[in-house]
Amino acid sequence: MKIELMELTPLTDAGGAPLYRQVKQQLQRAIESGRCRPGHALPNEAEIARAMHVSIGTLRRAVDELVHEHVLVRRQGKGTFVALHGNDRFLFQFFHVEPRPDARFGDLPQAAEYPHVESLGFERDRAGEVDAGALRLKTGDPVIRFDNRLSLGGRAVVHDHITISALMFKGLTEKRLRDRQSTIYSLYQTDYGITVLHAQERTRAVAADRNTARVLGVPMGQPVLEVHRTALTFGDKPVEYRVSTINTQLHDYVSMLSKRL
Amino acid sequence: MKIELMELTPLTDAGGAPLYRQVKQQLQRAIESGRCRPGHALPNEAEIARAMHVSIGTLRRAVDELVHEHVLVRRQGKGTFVALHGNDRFLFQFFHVEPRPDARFGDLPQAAEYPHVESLGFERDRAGEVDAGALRLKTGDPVIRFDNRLSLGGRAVVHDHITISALMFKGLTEKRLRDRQSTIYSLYQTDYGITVLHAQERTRAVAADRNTARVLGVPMGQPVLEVHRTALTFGDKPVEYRVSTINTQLHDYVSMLSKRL
DNA sequence: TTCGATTTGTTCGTATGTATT
DNA sequence: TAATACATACGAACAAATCGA
Repeated sequence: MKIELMELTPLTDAGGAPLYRQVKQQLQRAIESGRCRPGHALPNEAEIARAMHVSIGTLRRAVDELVHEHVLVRRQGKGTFVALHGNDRFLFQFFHVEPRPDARFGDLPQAAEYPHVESLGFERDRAGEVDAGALRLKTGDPVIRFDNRLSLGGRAVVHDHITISALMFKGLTEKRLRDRQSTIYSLYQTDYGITVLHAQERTRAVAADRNTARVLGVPMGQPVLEVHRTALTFGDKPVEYRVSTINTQLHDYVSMLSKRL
Repeated sequence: MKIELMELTPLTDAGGAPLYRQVKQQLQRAIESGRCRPGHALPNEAEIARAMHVSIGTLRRAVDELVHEHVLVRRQGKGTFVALHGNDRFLFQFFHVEPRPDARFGDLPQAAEYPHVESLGFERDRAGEVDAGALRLKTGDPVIRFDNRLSLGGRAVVHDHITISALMFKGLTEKRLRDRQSTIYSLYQTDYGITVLHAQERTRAVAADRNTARVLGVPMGQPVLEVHRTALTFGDKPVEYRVSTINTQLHDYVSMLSKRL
């Protein structure tokens, strides 16, 4: 499937920004607006450059940045595509729980394991103060909440409590959510054209309450990890607010910091 | 201060890698080897390109990647410099504890606060199994261990237990560590030419033991965060193994995930 | 299997703009 | 102002991957 040229030709903007950034914005707008769904191919570089009245080098620089941000993917000999995020790489980009490494094995790579997912609930509700703050809504705006339990090696390890705007995900049903093939973020993208690009997390240690104890099968009061995550799309717009409660008796929550900003 | 040209001219390597990657490797080697210390300026682009017999565009592409990895910094009109990491940006890149946001204030930015640091100990020891695994040493290799307590707003919040290779940090003394002006990573860089580029972390929730209770002033058994961090330099070589114990009653451990790899 | 068309990847070079000193 | 250095923009030529005839 191909994206039409008309959709990105204008390039009226000036504002002092470099040309390649204006081009990048144009491309980004075309993607955000959902006119070109994930997986679709862009026209070839020469064609886009001609249509936008910029040199091919300038276009390539714009595309370079979008590739770096994982918005586009280039494949030599094939073309340039809007990134698809239903793959392993993406799963493990945001799902970061691993079995505790055994000192006897050093830091040998552990076999990556797919979590087993169970749906624990689905309801429509109104945003509270915390939801509103995290999702940039007003208190009382309609939201959808649902709960998942993730298991690794037959053990319940993570309880996710997820809140999203009902307006942003109009028509989402429990069945549709339960029947999804891939990750939740992949569903956001394929069914709603919403691409999760970043996530902010705040982590703390708390004592397991009654509900957590029940869901994860741990004694009440046991220390568990609580991760509050806000997932963001273009323009740092909040998409999802998620509270994950993690049993770290046998697993670790892993992350990789880099000098990026 | 300027870096000599001789130090990076060869460019003998081939191996099928693109030219700009070979150039990048050359530059990286020159920096790793410590021949050019952090803060120093590279020769100007035209000069380097000529010395390496590549076009200026190819050189710029190599430098682009190193800038992206925060190894180099470009300043228009001034030159290109080996990155210095003693600044705020760097501090908060790896120090990620913030006061718990108050729901009443929404997500207003909290005033960034510098932690107050106390030294709690310094000793020379031999690597155990865990140290050896994390630092890629042999058990029994000499190591240095030291402890810090970090306070925010007058409250003890973080206890760091740090282990480094005594061979890599030859001649490091308690006084030198205590008298440092800036962060520990800045000392690694300015005194030993070792630049920390990334860090891997494994986080879990545990109950405060007797020692943690004493150091952080919390009741024994209270859930606290335990972060195991391995700091890495060029070539993912381990530099430091650090276990941070964090009181998350009033603070959060924050991080930002992106779709980078 | 081979070949050719298509598309991105790499390398080169030049000209001009902008920030710094 | 002038010199220096990086930033932006253009475009040409060829290499390498992909795919279908």
